[in-house]
Amino acid sequence: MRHTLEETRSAFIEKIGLKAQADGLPRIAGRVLGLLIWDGTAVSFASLADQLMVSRGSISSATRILLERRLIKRIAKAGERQDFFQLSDAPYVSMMEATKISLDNAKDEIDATLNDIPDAQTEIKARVAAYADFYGKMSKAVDGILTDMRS
Amino acid sequence: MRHTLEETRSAFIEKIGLKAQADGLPRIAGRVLGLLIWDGTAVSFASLADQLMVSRGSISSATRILLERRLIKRIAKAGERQDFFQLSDAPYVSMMEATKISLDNAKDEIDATLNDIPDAQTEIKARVAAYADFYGKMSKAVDGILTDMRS
DNA sequence: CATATCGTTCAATACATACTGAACAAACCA
DNA sequence: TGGTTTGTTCAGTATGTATTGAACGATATG
Repeated sequence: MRHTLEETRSAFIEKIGLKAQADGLPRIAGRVLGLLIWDGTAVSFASLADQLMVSRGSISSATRILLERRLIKRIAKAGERQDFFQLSDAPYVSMMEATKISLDNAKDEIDATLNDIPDAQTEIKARVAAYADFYGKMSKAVDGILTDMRS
Repeated sequence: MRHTLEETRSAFIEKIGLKAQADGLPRIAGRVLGLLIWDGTAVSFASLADQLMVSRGSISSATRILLERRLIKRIAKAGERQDFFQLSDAPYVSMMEATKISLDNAKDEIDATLNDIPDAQTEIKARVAAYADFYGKMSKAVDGILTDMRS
């Protein structure tokens, strides 16, 4: 084997961090997600800050974002004062749902513009409508996947 | 009508600017794209800088990015020294292609990690594979739309 | 009760990068 | 040929936001 498992784990965590950044999320949020995908188990708040070598404030912020998106869940352990976090049960469904909401919002905004264009402006309207349709098609496709995953 | 056509146009251009920003593109690139979607005609380099009230350097950079993504085309006009730019013929196909390429890249990176995980690590491997599958499904869906659009 | 530990908040900082504008080369013009 | 106009480049600046770390309230512990 070229790399140790530990090296592969670190590389994976960093990859997800970069991907999160590309998606407009804080990099640390992506690294937390990557760590929890890899480990699968419940990891303590302090352990996250320790392993990722970032401040507790960053962990607080990152976990809040991931919780909002339903990508992770907060867990209480008996006899433990710390919070624990674990990958949620259906993280990829949640990702798709977030993607769909984002696409729908984009379409809604363009549709709003469309409503402001007088019918006489047929060509402008056609071009803007084609743009809205782009998001509509994407949203529909994502919705199809979601339906499949749930069945 | 609540807004003049000109106001609707400006609002649309700004919307696309913000959307570009959310997609990791420079805001000005989005505004150029929005303007060209709206107008449909060939617009000169100087006119873009003038209308959007930005530097020529920014127009140079924005148009380069949009040209690379095949969202717009550069046009030469007889007797005109300036460059002109116009919305490309199939801009939304190009958008989908860019989306697909991005999804495929993400999947490839995760697959690379997957190959580094020993088979004995069944659970880790399953979680990472599920993540790769997320991108695989999305890519396949986008590809389906592309096939439809081309037929 | 006093002390310790926990997660959150927020002002200050670090950081990445979009944008500007001057310098430049190339192409055109007089 | 000298002077304009054109688009590009790139060093410097501006801008947005991620991250830190100290202060804080809440809660457990002894």
